[in-house]
Amino acid sequence: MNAPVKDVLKRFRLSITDSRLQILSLFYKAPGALAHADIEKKTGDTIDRVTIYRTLQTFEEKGIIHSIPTSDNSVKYALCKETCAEGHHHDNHVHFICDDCSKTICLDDVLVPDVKLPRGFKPNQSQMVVKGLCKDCQ
Amino acid sequence: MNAPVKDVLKRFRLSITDSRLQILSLFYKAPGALAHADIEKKTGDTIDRVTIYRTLQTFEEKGIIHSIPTSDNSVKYALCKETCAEGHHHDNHVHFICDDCSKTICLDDVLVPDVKLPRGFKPNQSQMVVKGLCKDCQ
DNA sequence: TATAAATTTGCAATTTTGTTGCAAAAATTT
DNA sequence: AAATTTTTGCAACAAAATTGCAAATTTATA
Repeated sequence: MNAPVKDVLKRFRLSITDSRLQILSLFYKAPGALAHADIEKKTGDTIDRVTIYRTLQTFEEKGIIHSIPTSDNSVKYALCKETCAEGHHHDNHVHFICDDCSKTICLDDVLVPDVKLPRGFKPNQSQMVVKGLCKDCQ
Repeated sequence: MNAPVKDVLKRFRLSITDSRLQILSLFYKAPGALAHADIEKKTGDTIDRVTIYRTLQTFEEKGIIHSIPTSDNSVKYALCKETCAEGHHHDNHVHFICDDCSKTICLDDVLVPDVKLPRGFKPNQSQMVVKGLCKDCQ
């Protein structure tokens, strides 16, 4: 049942452990992005807090998940697309946060548009967060 | 010298206190956005940590300052424009974070562009953060 | 301007969030 | 199956943020 999840870990050359399988399947099951606290809640006391921190960090470094800037400045993570690779992420899509259910959703097909900056500013990477009502909360 | 600052507090119907005058003038003097830690440093031990938290919260609620989503998820604040009012903010400009000096700057003249969202998503407010090199760090 | 009422502040205690070192346990390699 | 490497959990710690409450300050009122 979590064979695909296992394969993902293999593909990224990570040891297969219970914690990693659990956490990674959470991301595959989740409708939106997950915060450390969400994972802590959902895994109960089967995984240590510290392990969760370290797993998230490992996943992010490997390019399995990416972190999302939220307006309330809590750290959230979501699965990357295939285009992400170890080291540098290509999560150049818009993130949506629902004002009602407060889910954070990756709009993979909506790219962050370019903007014209004032003289002297050299852009490198852009992030965009749109808040509003998601399709379940209209 | 901090008469204008005093006026701002009055305009927003806030009691005039030392802490608020100090913190608000910091924002007027600052080249970019300020984090709680910045304010703590600059005010030395004249203002209690707790008071800083509460002042920032009050200012944000009143629409004097707005919080900025940063990619490293530290909370930063910057002055609002006149269009901001109690309750809802109109900080619809792009924020720039310098990769080198890590200043956070409000690009007041660069508006966050609209994006076309998938069916069912209703946008309400958008935020955009661009990282790169600022004009002082080229 | 003096006093009463309301608000704000600072302190102490507590909670939440995140980090580090290290030995035990588990996974991978041989 | 044993040796090696990696990961985990625990404990201790550090940093960031919140809360209650009495004292101090500010504002309103007389």
